[in-house]
This record gives sequence, structure tokens and C-alpha cells, in this order.
Amino acid sequence: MAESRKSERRELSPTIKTLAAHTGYSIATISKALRGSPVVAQPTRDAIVAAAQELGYQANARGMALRTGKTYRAAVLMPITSAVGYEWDGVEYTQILSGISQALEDSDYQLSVHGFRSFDDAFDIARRLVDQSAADGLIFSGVRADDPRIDMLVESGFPFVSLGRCRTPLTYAHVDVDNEWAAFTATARLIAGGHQRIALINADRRLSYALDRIDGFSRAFNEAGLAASSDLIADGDLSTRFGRDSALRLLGLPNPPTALVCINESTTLGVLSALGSLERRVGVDVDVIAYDDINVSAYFTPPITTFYQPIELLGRKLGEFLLRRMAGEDPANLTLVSRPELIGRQPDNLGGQNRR
Amino acid sequence: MAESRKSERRELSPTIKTLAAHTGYSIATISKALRGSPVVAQPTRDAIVAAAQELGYQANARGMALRTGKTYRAAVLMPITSAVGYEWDGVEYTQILSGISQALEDSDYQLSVHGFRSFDDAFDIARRLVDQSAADGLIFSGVRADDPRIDMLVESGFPFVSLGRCRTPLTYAHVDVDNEWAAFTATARLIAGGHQRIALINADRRLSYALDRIDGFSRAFNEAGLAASSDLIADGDLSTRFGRDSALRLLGLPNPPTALVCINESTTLGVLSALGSLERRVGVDVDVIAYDDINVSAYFTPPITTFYQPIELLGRKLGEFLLRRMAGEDPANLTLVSRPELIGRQPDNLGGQNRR
DNA sequence: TTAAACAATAAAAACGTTTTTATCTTTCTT
DNA sequence: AAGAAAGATAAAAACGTTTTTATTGTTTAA
Repeated sequence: MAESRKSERRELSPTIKTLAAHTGYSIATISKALRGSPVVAQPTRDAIVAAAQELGYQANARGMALRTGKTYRAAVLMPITSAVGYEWDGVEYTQILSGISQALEDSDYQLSVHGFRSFDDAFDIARRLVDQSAADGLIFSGVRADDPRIDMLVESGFPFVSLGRCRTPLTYAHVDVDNEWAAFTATARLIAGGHQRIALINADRRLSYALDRIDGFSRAFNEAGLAASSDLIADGDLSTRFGRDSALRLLGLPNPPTALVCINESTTLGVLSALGSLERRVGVDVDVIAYDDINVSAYFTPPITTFYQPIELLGRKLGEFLLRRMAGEDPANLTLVSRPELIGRQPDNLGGQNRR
Repeated sequence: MAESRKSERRELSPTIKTLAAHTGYSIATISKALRGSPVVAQPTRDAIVAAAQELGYQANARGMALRTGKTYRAAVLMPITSAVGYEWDGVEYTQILSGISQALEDSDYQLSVHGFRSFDDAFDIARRLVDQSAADGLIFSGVRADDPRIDMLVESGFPFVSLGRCRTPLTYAHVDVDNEWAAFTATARLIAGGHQRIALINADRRLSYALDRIDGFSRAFNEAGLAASSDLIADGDLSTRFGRDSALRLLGLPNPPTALVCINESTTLGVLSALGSLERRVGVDVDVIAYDDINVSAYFTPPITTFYQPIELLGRKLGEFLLRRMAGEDPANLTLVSRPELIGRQPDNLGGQNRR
């Protein structure tokens, strides 16, 4: 546990003046010594550092902030799940925040979270942060194909890292999953398993990664010389209900899918629920491939094939990139597009009966 | 969208001095006028407010912070999920943060998140926040039966609200779920359904609410004149794996449970996975009652009976209470113990075959 | 009618830093 | 041996507020 738990009625924490009185040096010298300025002599620095240690001196963050104009805060925009009938949506934010928090752990930066209710809201919050310099850097996700936040931030030179890429040719720090590749690979796997009618349970098409997935989905059909089953693309929010409703609707079509690719585990659970209601079995009547996010698909009954996305790792990268960006590093060096790992838990060929 | 998207190269944001020059009043008067001090004359106040509006003046948070000693931050302690093979451990921090964020929305407070890796770590962070007054208030969960954080915070008079109650008789602001009642009700329902061997998939016994659940569990047996199946209490983390492993182990015992009460949806999914592996069916071979947290049990196959916990609402209450506590309200008035709502999706009597 | 009370505002001080500028020694140059 | 350069530290200014104290002018009280 902590060094000494009892709150030893410590009279006001020491300031730089306390340290000055204690050491005999001026506050200017002390500040320079502790900030590592080369102008102060080595013995002096040692004495000051020792005294600071002894008194338990910690520079007052408010004083530093006022003088330097920095806030020592990294802001994150987080969607608020204000829906009344709330359902599992954005569970992975816990992991993202956790990853960012780890990255910031050894820095002077604190993590501040800003909830937003709509895309416009998110934009306004971002702008306010920049205008008032209420933070030194920003992280956000839910990137749109043409995202005004990115335009605004790039123009203002404010340090930021996005989770996801927009489709505008700009240079900015970002972390992303290779969604095009993943959707391609999932679809191609199903096509190889004999499927021709494949559904894609997708996110809102305004989101950049939703388009990426459609691209990959279509490319898999093209490369196989088939027509993509574009009529089987459902887009909506990422709720379990959406997954269930979409599956029920698609499987009721005259020419229904024999396989489904799901955007995340929440919708997957909904799809599995729909299949249960319709008494169709995974791996027998229909195949399902999903994207892992909270890494739980192994426990579905039956376990299903997924792309594992190391979300917490992506969170750590977001934090690391932001620190480096705030330190002045060129955003062109701060990009990562990670390929998720395919974890095959089913043959995804309807037990072979569907094989061409 | 925002008023004007283009970043109109706004030359440095206006300070109180700008406003002074613009209105002809002194900065002292301006500060008082904007803070609502009664000493400034009404026409003066109006003129100043109008000017502030016109120039888009926003008080600089750093200046205020330094002068007042306040930080305008509400801190939240969040567990870091640093495990390599991360699994959903069920603590729905996204919703908690979302709720808190909503509560703080119309206040001057910002939400800052502090990740911790261990209980001791959490304590140290809390203490540092207090010592350095790096925040004006604190929210945390994972309360232990005897929680040193609560002792320390109460003693120091630092405003805080905990999600969960400790077992020490102290007065402090808190929000909690009535876990004793919920465990009692779930267990009694199963006993009424004819079950006598009931398992409790529980959290770590150092946690206060884990003890509460054991109390309720035991009371249900006592009131039915039965001996509690205390040998069927499993405690561990809240991961899906823990749920699965526990169920596999318990069902392999010589005198196995016929029903299980699960601490959250993550462990429930693990339990259902185990039942699938063992080819036992919910509602036929074994009954399961769970606690909802991300509100997804309706989509399990089959849907199972749960206690619905309005986590996001609890989050809002946490934020609301903290604001009131920071405003000086007596913590004795800031307590809420919410009874979760039972949502019966199964008869929980093994289809009647087990009824006494 | 003059001192005292009051109302309204201005001036100054303070919060704790960092950074710029000034001062004082010492050490080179020539 | 005198002036210049360099090294080390101190002093002062500044960041943008809020709060305390001071200064006006105006009204009240006796």
C-alpha cells in the first residue's frame, strides 16, 4: 500500500518558494534546475533536486498551466449512450480508454473524457477544445468519409489522433483497422466455402469504415467473378437489436443469404438470437463470420469464426501517437493500420454440403 | 453544425483585459459582474455581459484555476484491463462514464479518467488527487468491505461518491444496487421453483457487494428452512472464462447444482457456453438467473431471467451527487440504493418438473 | 452644514509557475 | 593588467484570474 496511509495533516504542500527558502536559491534557479535547464551548475542542481525530494515538492499544475498555456490534458470524445432502451453499444470504449490511459501513464498528461450526443455535438466540442485550448491534444473515433473534425483540426494544427481514417487526402495521425482487407477476407472465405448469397451486417454508411467494408465485400465477389449480393447489405447502429432485426428481415427474403458477415459482437449476438428464433443452426443452415471486439465469440454456442481486433492495443497506440504528436512529431510518421487476425472456429462451408 | 466552421484566424482569444479595454471598466469590476457579485450596479453588469457576449469572452480556465485553487475537474477511477488475453470482464464502464458525463454536462466540471492497475494503485491515485488537489471531486467503484479509500477521503473531507458501500459505519455519498435483496430474490425464486442445490457465481469476496450477495443468497435458504448450498459459491474475476470454468467445475461435482445465479452478463455467457459444451439445456436441465448489465440477456438463446440494473442511470446519479457534494451538500443526503428490476424470461422451475 | 455612511468602481495584491533580463564573479584574451 | 567573454545566479515580469483594499462621489444623519 501507499507509503503512509494516515493523512499526516501535512500543512499546505510546498511551493517553489518553500524550496527557495529551504535551499537559499532563487525560485528562478530552482525552476530551471528541476526543468533540466543546462545553465544551472551541477552541484546546485543536485542540491535542489535533493531538497525537492526531501520536501516532497511537486510542481503545482495550475501554476504551470497558467504560465505555459498548456493544460497537460489529453481529451477523448466518447459517444453518450443516452438511449432509453439502452443496449450494448460501444462497449469497447472501456478498452479504448484503458489503452489510452496506459499510454499516458508515465507522462504528465491526464485523460479527460468528453461525452457527445451527436456528430455535430462532437464537432462543436472539438472546436471548443481547440479555441479555448482546454486540452493539449485530442483523440476520437467514428470517423466519417468526409469528416469536418479532421479538416478543422488539421487546419488549426491542433495535435490529434483519430481511430479511423477519412477519405480526404490529408496528412494526420491515425490508427485504424484494415477493414477493407478484413471484409474481403471474410467474404472470400465464405465464397470459397460455396456461398454466393452473403449478407453484410454493416454500420452506418456515413462512417468511413462502413464504406471500407463494403469495398472489401464487393472486391471478394469481383475477384471470384461473381456479382456481389449488394442487396444483402444492412446498415444501422451497432446494437444487438439491429443485428437481430436485420437477420430476421434478410432471412425472410425470397432469395435469402446462406451466410452473414457481422460488424461486431453485439450485432452478432443479435444475429445468433434471430437464428435461434428461426431454428436455424450455425454451421448447418447458415454460416456466420464476425468481428471480435470484446473477444467473447469463443463463448458463443457454437463458437464462430471471427477477426480478432486488439482494441486495447489500438488504444495504447492512440495514446502513444498522441504523446508523440504533442511533442511535435510529424503526423506522417504516426499512422498504423492493423490487420485483424482471423480465428477460424468453424469451417464456414456449411459443413461441406455447400462446397462447389 | 457549429456557427461558423471556418477557423477565422481569431487573433488570440479575449481576456478580461480585452474586455476592460473594450468597456472602460476595470478588470475587477468585470470579474465581479460576470461572477454575479451583488456589489456591481445593474446597468454596469448588463453592459459588461453584453460586451462579453459580443467578444465571445470565455474566462480562461487556467487563470481561474490558479487563483481559486479549484480544478473544475471530477475524477473517476477506472480499472485498466491490462491482461494480455483480455476478456470482457463485465464492468460496464462505458455506461457509467456516459452517465457521469451527462450529469456534468451543464456544469463547469470536466471529467477526468484515471486508470489503475490494482487496488493499492487506486488508493495511491486517490491520495495523490487529494494531496495535490488535482481534482475537485472523485468517483470510484469496486468498493471493499473495509475500503481504505473511503476512510482516507472521509477523513480529509474531500468530496467523493462511491458506487457501492463499504461495511464501515461512515457517512459518505454513495450509489449502490441492493445486492442483498437481489440475491435473496433470485435465490428465493429458484427455491420456490423446487431447487435446493443452487450455485452462486460471485465476485471476489473482498468486494463489499460480493458479501451482500452471499448474505441474500443465504437468507433465502434460511427463510425457506433449508441449508444454504454454500459449497456452490464460486468467486473470482468477472470474466467470461471464469463463468465457464466455474460452471464446468460445479456441474462436475458429485452433488451438482440444478440452478445457477450469475453475477453479471459476462459470466452468464460463460456459463451458457459451459452448458452448451455439456449439452445441458437452460430451462430443462438447469435454470439460470443473471444480473443484466449491458442489457443483452434477452438475446441469449434461450433468453434468461435477469435483474435489470440501470447502470447508466446509476452513473447519472453518481455525477449528480458529486456535483451536489462539491457544492457543499451534506453527504448524508446523497445516498441511493436502487433495487434492480426482475425480468422473468423463464419460469425457472425446470419447466415444472422440479416443482415440489 | 459637515461628518459619517454608503454605493460604485478602481487599484493592487495574490495564486505558483516559467522565462526574460539583469547582476555579479570568475576566467579568458591580448 | 585591463577589458571582454563566459558562467552562475538573482531579480523582475508575465500568464489571467479573483479578492482584498483603496478611492472616489453621493447620500444620509445630526
